[in-house]
Parts: sequence; structure tokens; C-alpha cells
Amino acid sequence: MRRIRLEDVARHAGVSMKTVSNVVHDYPHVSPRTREKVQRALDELGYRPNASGRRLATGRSGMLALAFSDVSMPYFSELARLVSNEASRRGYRLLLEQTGGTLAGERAIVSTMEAGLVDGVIFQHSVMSSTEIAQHREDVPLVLLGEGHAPVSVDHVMVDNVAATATATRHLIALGRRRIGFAGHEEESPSATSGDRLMGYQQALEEAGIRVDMSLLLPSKSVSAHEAAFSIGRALDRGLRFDALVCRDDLAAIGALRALQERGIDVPGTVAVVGWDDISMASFTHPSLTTIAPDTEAIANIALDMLEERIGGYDGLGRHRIAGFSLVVRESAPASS
Amino acid sequence: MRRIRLEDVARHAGVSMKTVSNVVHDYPHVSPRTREKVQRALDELGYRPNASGRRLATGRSGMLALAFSDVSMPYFSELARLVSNEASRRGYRLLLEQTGGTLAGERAIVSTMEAGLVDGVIFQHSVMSSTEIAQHREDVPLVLLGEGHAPVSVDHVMVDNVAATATATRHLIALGRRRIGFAGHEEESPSATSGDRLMGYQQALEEAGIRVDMSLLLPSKSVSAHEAAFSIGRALDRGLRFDALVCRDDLAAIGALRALQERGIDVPGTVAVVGWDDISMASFTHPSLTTIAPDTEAIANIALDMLEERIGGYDGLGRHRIAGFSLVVRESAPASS
DNA sequence: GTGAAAGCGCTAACAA
DNA sequence: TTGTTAGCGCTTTCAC
Repeated sequence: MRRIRLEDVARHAGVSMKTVSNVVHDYPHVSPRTREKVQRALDELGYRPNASGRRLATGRSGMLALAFSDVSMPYFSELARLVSNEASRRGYRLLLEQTGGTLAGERAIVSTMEAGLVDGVIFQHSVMSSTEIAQHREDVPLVLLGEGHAPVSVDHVMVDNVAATATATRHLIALGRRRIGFAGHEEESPSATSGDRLMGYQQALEEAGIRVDMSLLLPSKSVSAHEAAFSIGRALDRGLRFDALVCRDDLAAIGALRALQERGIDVPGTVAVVGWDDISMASFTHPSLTTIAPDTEAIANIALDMLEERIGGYDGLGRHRIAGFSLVVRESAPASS
Repeated sequence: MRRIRLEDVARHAGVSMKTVSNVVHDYPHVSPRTREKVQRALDELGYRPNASGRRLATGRSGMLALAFSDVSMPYFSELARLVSNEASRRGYRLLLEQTGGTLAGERAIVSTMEAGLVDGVIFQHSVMSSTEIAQHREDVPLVLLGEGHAPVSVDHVMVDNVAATATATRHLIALGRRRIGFAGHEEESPSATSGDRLMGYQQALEEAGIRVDMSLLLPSKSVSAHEAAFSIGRALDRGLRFDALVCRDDLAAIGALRALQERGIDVPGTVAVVGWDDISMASFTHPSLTTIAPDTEAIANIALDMLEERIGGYDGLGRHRIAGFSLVVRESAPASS
């Protein structure tokens, strides 16, 4: 059984394709009689519009791509949920692209993307230089997410990671902690995200007159709970001591909790821990995590707003927007009371 | 600057569109000279094929849809990662669709999907009847994931939830536990998944001659760590006692750990807990979770295999495939030693 | 080995 | 208000 086309419906109803198209699209100027007649034909034949045809004719695909390293990471999956919901509210479908966090993966996304596949791209890059991204991407509307310097030509939304991490660090200082470590950043070539967070950490320490002790920097082989637990555990076993830990993200914090608990070290009694992201699991760890909650809803909305403006033809310079954050105080680093 | 089309390249190279197309697609029968000439034109003009055009001509979109309730749930996001990777390995892009776990949401996915948008759909439904899905979907290749009875016409891949949950329950029995509860299923109208798991739980108890005590069934308002923690906590506060808990999924188990810890109840000493899914967080809870690990890689692969066969024209009856599982023993319900 | 031309299904400008 | 028609960019017979 062949697919039903617009033309079939037109013939069946005894009208032109244009009229059928009008009915399908709920155009105002159709006489009730015609409309009804066409509607009946539509129903009888079970017409389903063909997306490719429409796309070719309009030049719009109705799809957006969301690209980042790995959906299975809670921060990204929670972001994907928001972006997907908001995109479908705005009439777009969402294409998911994973880069694996590698340069090759990010390059593949950027260069492979065929013209006309998607109307716009939201891309959280981590290794590729944003200038390189901008070059390849002059043809498709693009919004960059996350840290790093965006080139002037490209829209960008981020959270002030430096300020946020400083806030978290100050919270620990207010708790009376002095030997405050930082954990979970990449061992070699830290990402822009890690860089900013380290900077905020350092800033808050210096502000309080605490010297930054390099031995309290505990990077891990990769950004994951597992590797963080491993490297923090190893440091503890070597005899390193600290009374608080600022973690690169909640996964690292969860790894930290694990490493500390395995060694019978009390959290937050002996070591207070703060995370970053406020993934939903953060309320359910034991103890629950004090963490930075970026305003992901704002991120999703701003990104989509800017993308829609670009799709709509806006062609100005790249905009640079900041989304908010807040410190969510839970058990792993309670209020100083 | 206008987009470069195939025709532009053809004119520039002084050949026909067909020849350019041949070069683009690496067709064998092109003379080296022509090939080189065309390639040069391609490079000079910076040609990028237009996806919509190709799609319309070939009838293939190169896209698959993956639909389920909510990407932010760890089981789904981890599944999405696998499916996305495997799909792109096979040359497909992945469209993400969230149903919100509601009937309306599932219906929207199924009926809204325009023809030609995707070449196939992988759908983990939870409320919609599979017969209804099958009806709406005669035009697009479809593979159903998860529990529930699939209609004969539709391909389906699932894990034997009854057997798996029975295995988990037997593990608790072998540990000497006798008052074994079940937690985290939906309060009203349990999903097929919850139903199967409850059945496996019951089966194992009966096998061991343990009477099923209805008061040990602890449903929650919705499937989430939060609601599970709430309803388990409330039961404990009412004085209910048990020595083990089979949880509907890892999120429920994480909620259970939380509720138990808040009340100072030792896990696994006083209460042993098992989960379902083996989400990556399961290794990092405190104590880490003993859980059922479905073979999600197999699920992803089998689903994609079947989908590709359908796309390739296979038109037989629906196949019904079973993916494996294993019990991963961790701290929350250790080996009986 | 290469070219010409007829679609794929839909939209939109222009007529009527 | 409705119809006609020329594309959108690519693929693919079928000649040459």
C-alpha cells in the first residue's frame, strides 16, 4: 500500500493541492464547505504529511541538535530533559549528539552536520576551541554552552563558574575549615570548566588569606565518580589530610564521599564536601550534598531564545548571556549556624 | 552567500549532476580524470550536500527515534547513551522523544510522528496499550522495549523481569531474610514493569514457603527516589518492620537507603536492600547497591538489529527477543558467604 | 563512463 | 476563496 500524498487527497476531494494544504495548515480563508469536504478526504485516506517534502520546500527542518559529551552523565541528561521539553513546546524536535568528550568527536559533530538537517545547534563543547567551532559553523545557527571564551560571532550562555565556586568555597571557610582541597579536575589539560572552578576556589582562599596549597589539589584521570574516588582515596592513604573538599562536580563529590566513608572519615564532621551541578542524586547521597545549583532552566530557555532569534534571521554579533546559580546547603557542608 | 548545490558544482566542473553525485558517493565507475576535476570543484566551492533533498529522493531520513518517559532518569539516560552510540556507528542519527510517562504523551509520540521523519522508532512505552501503538504505527518500523504484552505484529525486546526479580529475592532468602518487603511500585495502576517485578518477588517467596504479607508491599505515589523514600519512611515510622527490601528499581532503592539511614537502621545489618537496573550510581551509594543488571548493551543491539531488518524490508511477524540479566552483589545485600 | 530529465512530496508566488 | 505551477536539491533510470 502506497503512501498517501497531498495530491491523492486533492484528487479524492476534487480540489487543488493548495486547498488541501490550506486545510492541513488551518489557514483562515477556506470556506466551511470546502474545508469539510477536504477534511473528510483527509480522514478517509489517512493522510500523513511527509516531513522531507515540507522541509525541502520550506528550508526548515523543525529540528534542533543538542550536542555534548555523554548523555549518561546526570548533568547532561537533566539538561537534555529540559531542552527537549522546551524545544517541543516551541515546536521543535531534538536530535541528540554525543561527542564522547574527545576532540575527534566534537570535530565530527561540527563538520559532519549536513546542511538542512537541523535548524540550529546547541553545543556544549569541552575540548575544541570555540574559534574553530565558529569557523565551521557559519551556515547553521549555533549557541554555545559552558565555559571557555566564545568568539564574538557566536552566541553563548554560561554560568559564572568562578563566582559560583568562590561562593561554595567561602561557605566552607565560614564553617571554619582551613585545609580546603579541590578534587575531580582532569589530571592533564583541565577543561575550561575545571579551570574556572579552580580559579574561583583559589580566589576565595586568597580573599580569606589562606595560602593555596598545591598538595591539596587532587585531580583525577577522568571526570567521573570512579576516578575521583580513586585519586582521593589514594591521597588519603598516603596520609594527606584536609578538612574540606571543593569538588569539580557532583560526581566527583559522590566519589569523594565514597572514598571518605570507606576510610571511616566522618562527613561533614571531619571533612566537609561541596559539589557542583545539583544533580537530582545530590539530595539522596549519604550525607546529602551541599552543592552549586546552576539555573539550568534559564540556560535551556536562553539558549533556545537565542537560537530562535538566529533562525528567525537575526544576524548581529554573538551575544554572551549569564545564567544564575545558587548554593544549596545540605548535610555534607551544613549551614554554619 | 547562497548555498552551493550539486548543480553549481556540476556547472563549475563542466560535467553533469549525475557525475558529481557519483563522485560524492564514491561510485566505482568514474574515470580518474573526471573524478579529480569534480573533486577540485567540490573543494573550491565548499559543497555540502543537503540532507532534505537526498531524503526526499531516497525516502530515507537516516534518523531513528528513541522514545521513553524521561531522559533524566538514569536508566533511560544510560540506555540512550548506548543506543545513540550504536546508532551512530550504524550511520543513523538519534531523535529523542520524551513522553513524560503519560498516556497523552505516549499518544502524542505515536500519532504526531510525521511520515518520513525517521526511518524507525524504538519505543519504551509504559501506559499505552501495545495494541494501540501497533495500530497507529503500521507505516514506520517499530521496536518496542520493556515489559507488557507486545502484539504479534510488532518486534519487541525485553528482559525477563519475573525471573530476574525472583533471582534477587532468592538472594535475600539465602541471606536468611524472611520478612522481605517490596517497595517503589506505583500506588495505583502499576506499570507492566512493576507488575512483573512484583510477580517475580512473590514467586520466589512462595517457592521458599514464605507467605506474601500484603503489609510489606510499599508502593509510592510515583516512581522516584523521593517518593520511595517518603513512603518507606512513613511505613517505618508507623512501626512496620522488615529485614529486607526488594526495590522496583535503583532509584527506589536509593530512596530506601535514605529512609533507613535517616532512622538509624543499619543496611545491610538490619535491612538488606536490592535494586533493579544497575545504574552507574549503584556502585557509589553508601552502602553500594546489590542490584539486577539488565544487559542493556544487548537490548540496544537487538533493538537496532531488528529495526534495521525492518527498514531493510523484512515484513514478517513481530519477533520477541529476550535480553539477559545478572545479579550484581554489592554491599547492600552481600554474598551469604 | 557520462548526460538528460523525470520525479520524490510539499510550499508559495501568482493567477484566476 | 481556490487553482496553477514552478521550484526546493538530490537521486536514478535510461539513453548515449
